Amino acid sequence: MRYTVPTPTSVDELLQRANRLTGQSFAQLAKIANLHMPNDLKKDKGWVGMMLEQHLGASAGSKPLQDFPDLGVELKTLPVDEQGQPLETTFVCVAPLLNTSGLNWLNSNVRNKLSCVLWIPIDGRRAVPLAKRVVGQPFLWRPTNEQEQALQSDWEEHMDRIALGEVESITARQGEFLQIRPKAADGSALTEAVGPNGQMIQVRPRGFYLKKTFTRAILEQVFNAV
DNA sequence: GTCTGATCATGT
DNA sequence: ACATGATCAGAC
Repeated sequence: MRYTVPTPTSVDELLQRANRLTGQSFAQLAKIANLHMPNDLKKDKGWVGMMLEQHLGASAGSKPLQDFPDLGVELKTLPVDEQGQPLETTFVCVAPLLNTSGLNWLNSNVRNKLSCVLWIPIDGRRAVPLAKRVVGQPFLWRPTNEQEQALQSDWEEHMDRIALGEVESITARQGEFLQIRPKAADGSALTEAVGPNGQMIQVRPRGFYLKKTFTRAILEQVFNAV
């Protein structure tokens, strides 16, 4: 029997539900959801995210949509260390490599996903057994004008390179806050892209990720506010 | 293959 | 020590 909760019908309801998860251990939450409790995340990298989706009633699926489309809210876990600092970059979405001419920041998938995020900090310390790690304090976030401008600037820089057939020259060092890195099942996954001379080439699929400096600033903005 | 959910683990 | 590039699992 799968554990399901109804999709929240308001942001308030979602936040109330999320707040109830604060301080609960992964073992407790896995038991409630009838989920197998892995020993670590080596072969279950998305386990915490999937589990929290179930507890919050996120519309499951592999569609490139927000987790709560009716509320316009995206759910993201954020693994942090003992000092509350992000331990990992944050995957946003796949980077489009083909037919990019009609794309702009305003209609981009990155902007859509990041326009309103329910961040859930989670204990990411590898030294702590997964079952004993706990959920942190969730919070709803919308980018400030400054943050959005910075993201737009990075996004446009990346998309210019992709459109110019330079996807293979993009490294994770580019972009101040938004980077592009491989995103694939393994080294054999290939997809089409535009090459240096305008020809079709096969490349590793790429994804947009938020650098830790960006998510660190969000955490500071929220938890160290006056 | 596409997308979702991400973290791993090696190079520097 | 830490970020980059690589990889893991599952739905479709």
